[in-house]
Formats: sequence, structure tokens, C-alpha cells
Amino acid sequence: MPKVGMEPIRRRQLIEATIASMGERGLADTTVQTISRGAGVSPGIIHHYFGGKDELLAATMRSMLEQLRADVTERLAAAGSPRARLEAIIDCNFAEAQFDPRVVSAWLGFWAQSPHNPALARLQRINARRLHSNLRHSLRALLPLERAERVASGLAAMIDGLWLRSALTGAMDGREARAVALSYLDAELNA
Amino acid sequence: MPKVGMEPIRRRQLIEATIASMGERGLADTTVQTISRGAGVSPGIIHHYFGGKDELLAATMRSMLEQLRADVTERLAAAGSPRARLEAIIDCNFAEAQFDPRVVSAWLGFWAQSPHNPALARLQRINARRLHSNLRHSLRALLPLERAERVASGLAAMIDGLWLRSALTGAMDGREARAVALSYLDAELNA
Amino acid sequence: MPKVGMEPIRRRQLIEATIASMGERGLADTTVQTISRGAGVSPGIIHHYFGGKDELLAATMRSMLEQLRADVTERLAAAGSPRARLEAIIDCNFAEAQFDPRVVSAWLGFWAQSPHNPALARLQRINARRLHSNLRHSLRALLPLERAERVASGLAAMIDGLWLRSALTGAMDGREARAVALSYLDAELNA
Amino acid sequence: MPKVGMEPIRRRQLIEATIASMGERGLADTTVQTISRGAGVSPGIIHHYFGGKDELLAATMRSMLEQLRADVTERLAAAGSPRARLEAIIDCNFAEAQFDPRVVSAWLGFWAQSPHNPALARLQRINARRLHSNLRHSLRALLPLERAERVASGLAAMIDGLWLRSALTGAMDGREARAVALSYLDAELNA
DNA sequence: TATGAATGAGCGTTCATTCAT
DNA sequence: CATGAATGAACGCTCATTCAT
Repeated sequence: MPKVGMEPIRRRQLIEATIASMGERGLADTTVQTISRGAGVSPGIIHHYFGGKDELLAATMRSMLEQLRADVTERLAAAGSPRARLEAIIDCNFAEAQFDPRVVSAWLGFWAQSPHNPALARLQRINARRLHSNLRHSLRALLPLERAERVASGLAAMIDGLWLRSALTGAMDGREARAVALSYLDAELNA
Repeated sequence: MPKVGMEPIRRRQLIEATIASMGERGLADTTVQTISRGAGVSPGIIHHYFGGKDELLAATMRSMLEQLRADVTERLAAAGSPRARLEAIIDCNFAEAQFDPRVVSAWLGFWAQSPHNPALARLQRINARRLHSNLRHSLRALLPLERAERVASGLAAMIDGLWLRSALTGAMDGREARAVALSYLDAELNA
Repeated sequence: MPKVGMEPIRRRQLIEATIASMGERGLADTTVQTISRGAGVSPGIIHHYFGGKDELLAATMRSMLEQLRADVTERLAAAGSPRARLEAIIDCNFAEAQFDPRVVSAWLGFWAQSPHNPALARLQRINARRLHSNLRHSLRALLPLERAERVASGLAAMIDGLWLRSALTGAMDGREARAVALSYLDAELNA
Repeated sequence: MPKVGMEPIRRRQLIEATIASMGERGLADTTVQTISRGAGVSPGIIHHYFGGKDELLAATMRSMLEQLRADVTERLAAAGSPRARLEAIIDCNFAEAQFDPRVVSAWLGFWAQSPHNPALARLQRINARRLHSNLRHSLRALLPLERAERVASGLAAMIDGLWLRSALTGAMDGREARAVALSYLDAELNA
């Protein structure tokens, strides 16, 4: 019998190595070699388990999205009020795991590539819609429709923007980002 | 009989072609060939005028930053109050020229690359600081120090985030983005 | 409890799958994977039973030659005259099993490879000699030496050429090929 | 001004090197490296002038076909009778240049690959039709329709078969091949 | 000033083969 | 007896860069 059950282990290893390489070098300089070397395996294994580099990149993005989605779902279930739900969403997006510089840098690479790669664009669109829809749903209980829409767009943009600036400047951690976003939310709710 | 005075013309041509290629294909698929073909010149000319691809990319980013900086400077000079200055900054960032999808997409590429390219990182840092500093300076006249800092960070993040989402989803134009940002500003000023 | 007596079954399976793959894809695109998938077994099994791809290819060619040789031997034994013997040789070479497009296409691949592969070249040479010798032996009873040699060469070339054109154009079946070859034979015998 | 007029020189160089490599190693072991090394240029040049290996292979086959076609056209123009025309066709196919072992070996590679490569198949089909049509046209003046068809098929097959056996066994030169083919022709004409 | 021919390192991918199970 | 995970060399190809003209 062959060595069995390696598939999920190898897939996880390779996805982690992809995030690490994107964080260190950026997407442009992330090659099959840098990934496989980082995972301690041979380059050929990527094609064995993912069929090619593109599919590994898509799987990596899917994995990152899924982790975020699972976090949000769990925290939303425990939230008792619209305000608490909004706070939960913000908290999840700025949780330490999501604010890991390597993860944020990987996001940045996917963002830049997605307008030119249908598979990534699709994932990106799904995520953007989910964030906006989650925000709008909770805001609807607290604000009139039009303002709820606007604040949902603003909060979504601010979340992405805070991530972005953290990737670019490194001059902000999750706690600060959270404070800025909550300050915005409260200002709009109290306006 | 050599043509003289071609340098500024060629440099501008090549920078425009770089933005166009980055908008159409993304940074990853922008090559010396796509740029030179877009400019209607030979690949060798890039090295003649810029020394190499990297320097052309940096020059392109510099050019985009300079256009934005010039815009802001001009508009700030005409603004009579702190509130008007803040509005001018927001207006400039969401002016039509800055919101051109090709330009936004080029920005996205530079953002993704800059953590791994010192020349781009330097330019990016200067721009981020200028935006933050401009915002903070005007906000200081309207808010206490700590809140001014926080709102400056929030507004800067929101501006970048709105650009980002416009590049990724195309579902927002400059006018809407401006409204969202101004709504945030007013909410914080009135809080 | 190991399965015993699998060897001849597996070897036959793999040889059949090799012919099928060469017929469908050509030798150049026939890989250990296409063969093993076609046989419904794992790639490793080829090395278990044949030691490697090259030896499987040689075994496949040997198998095809042997089938032809056995056919010819049987038909020659039943032939009562030199003319009948020549007809038997032609018949065997254009029998339906030999004219199967997959088989002809496999032959074509071996022909192209054999000048650069000693094992295949050896098999090819043995076969070419056997055909020529069988033809010459029967022709010697009907023609003077020099003409017998020449017609043997001509018939051998025509047999291979008719196979070849059937592989390349598919515009000829065994019956037609047989008629062309017999027409040649009779023309030379009656000249 | 750039080094100019290199294109036809380089294309010819690379086509010659392709034939040489196919003759020495066979199509299967002919790589971009073996070709470019044989031509004394860098591997990248193949993509510069031909776009890729496949197009170089097709251009090589085209070049070989064109040489044969030009030969035949010239010789046919000088032939005064149907018999002389047939002889001219046979002569051209067994001319020394066409019987060069490297050229014959290259043909063999193309034959084996053409059923699986539309571009090669098209060229091969055109050539097969031209040969058959040339033969039939001249034979029509000497034989009834049905026999003319049959002998055309037979002669075409024999020409290919003699080439093939010369590639496989090396035991025949153009002069002998010519004699065998003419013997067949005369036998059929006198039958 | 400008060309485009030419290079060669490095890319993603394929594949025959090995081997622990 | 049989698997399929894993390797690593070699493939076709891309691309920034150089340079003779």
C-alpha cells in the first residue's frame, strides 16, 4: 500500500509556503521554485497536487477567504445586537491572523492580479460582496436605507484601506486599525 | 542629422504606454515589449532613455504621484478654510483623471510591488506621508490632536480603500467615492 | 495472499495499451501515464514488469512482429506453389489485423524511432530481412536471380509503402492494397 | 540601423539545422537546444524567427516539400512524352539530394508525427495528392482509367516504400531505387 | 537617435523512474 | 502484487538586456 493520506497535508504545506513566499517576495517574484523550496518538496509536486501554479494560487486565495469567512460566521453567531455584529465583523478583519504582514502582503498580490485573472476575480468579487452585504444588513437596523448603503461602502473601503496601508507602511497594527474603524462607525451612527 | 529634443517626448510616450499596459494587462504581464509596442517604438529605446525597465516603472510612478501632487497643491492654494482644504484633498484624489481605471489599475500594481522594491517603496512612502500630513494639518484646526490623528488615518485609509474597490469591482465612480468620504468627514467633525 | 500468474496477463494488457496509445496519440505523446491509464493500472507497474518504458516499447514491437511472423508461417505452410506462397505473404501483410489503423500508426512510430534506438533497429532489421528473404525465396523459382532480387526489393518496398500511405491518408483498405501489390507481382511475372 | 537582412539567412540556417538534428537523433530527440546548437545560435532565436518549435518544424517540412516540388516542376517541363514524364517524377524522388539519409530520416519523423499534428498532416496530404495526381495524369495517356489509378497508387506507394527502407536499412541508394521503380513501371506498361 | 537581432538565465511544466508502504 | 507519492532533469518558451549598425 502506498504512503497514504498525504494529500491534505501536502496541500496545506504548499498553501502555507505560497503565502510565505508572497509575503517575503511578492506575487511577481513567487515562483514554483520559491514555493516548493519553502515547503521542502520538489517543484513537480505542485503539479501533482494542484495541476499547476495558477490553481495553487487560486487555492491559496480560497483558503485565505475561507479562514476569514469561518471567523466571521462564528463571531456573528455570538453577536446579540446589530452594533455587536458590526463590531464582530471589524474585529475579524483586524484579528491578528488576518493582520499577519505575510497574509496582508499576499492579499495585496491577489488584489493586483485579480483584474487580469478570472479565477481570482471571481473569488475577490464573492468576498467583496459578502463583506458589503454583512455590513449593510446590520446597518439597516440602525440607519435609513440610503445612509446604510453609504456607510457600508465606506466601512468596507476603510477596512480594505487599513489593510492596504498596513501592508504598505507597516505603521499600524490590528488594534489601531480597529480603533479607527470603530471611531468611524460610531461617528456615523451618532450623526 | 540627429533629431534633437526628442527626450522629453519619448519619455512621456513611454510613461503613457506603461500606464496603458499596466491598466490592460497588469504589472505582471507588462513587459518591455508590450510597452514599446504600445508606444510604437523599439524595445531598445527603453534602455536608451530609462536605463532599464525598473527605472521606467519608477519614473511612471513618479509621474503619477507628481500629477496628483500638483493637483493638490493648486487646489489647496485656492481653499480658504480648513474644511475647504480637506474637501480639496478629497476632490483631487477622486478627480476624473485619478479615477481613470487604467490609472487606478496601475496604482494597484505599484502598491503590490512596492514592499519588494525599494525605489517604489520610497515613492509610496512619500506619497502616503504627504496625504496623511495634509489631512492632519487641516484636521488639527478642527479637532483635538488625538482625534485629528485618528481621522487623518481613517480618511487616508478610506481614500485608498475607495480607489482599491473601484479598481477591483469597477462599481463606483469618483462622484460616489467623494460622497462617501465627505460623509465620513462630516460625521467625524460633527461627532 | 499474492495473486499469482498475473505476469502474462499484465504484460499483454500493457502491450495492448501501448499500441492503443501509439495509435491515438503517436509515439511522441505516448507516456508511461497514457499507457498505464489505458491499461487501468498504476504507472509503477510498467517498471515492475518491463523494467522501463523502453523495454515495454521493444516488447510491443516484438509482439507485433511475432504476430505477423506466426501468421506468415502458418499461411506459407498451406501454400502449394511459389505463386501461392507470394500471395500468402501479401495476404498476411494486408490482413485486417495488420491493417488496423492503430497498429499501422504504431508501426509508423517504431519506424521513425528505430534508426535512433538499437533495440528497435535490431527488430526492424530482422523483420525486413525476413520479408525480403521470404519473397526472394519464392521468386527464385519463377524469375532469374537478378530479377528475383529486384522484384523482392520492389514488393517489400511496396508493402511498406502501402502500409505507410494507409497510415497517412487512411484512403486505402487492405483489400485495395492487396490488389495493387498483386497487380505488380503479376506484371513482373508476366513481363 | 540594425544588422539587416538576417532573416532569410537565419531561417535557412535553422531549417538546415533541424534537418540535420532529425537525421542524427530523430524527431523525438530533436529539441530546441539540439537545433540551435547545431546552427550555432542561441535557443531564443528560434522563437524570434519562427514563434516556436512547432512552426520551425512545419517550415522545415514545407521547405523540403518545396524543394521536391520545384525539382519535379522543372523536370516535367523538359519531358516530351508521358513515359518521359513518369521517369522524370521517379528521378526527382530518388535524386541524390532527396536521398540524403538525413533528409529521408527527417521525412520519416514527419510521417510518424503527421497523423497527430494538423499542420504537418496538411502538408503531407498536399504532397501525397500531388505525387498521385502527377503519376495518374501521365499514366492516363498510357493505360485505361482503372489500371492507371492502380498503377499510380502502386508507384506512389513504392516510391515512399523505397525511401522508407533506405531510411531504415540504408541498404539502397538512389540509383538502385530508381531501377526498381522503373522496372515496376515498365512491367505494368507492358503487361 | 533608433533599430531589431541576439543572448541566456529563468520560468512553468512534463515525465520516466524510484520507493515506502 | 500493486500503489501513487515524490523526485529532478529536461523541455519549450519568455523576457530584460546588450550591441552592431
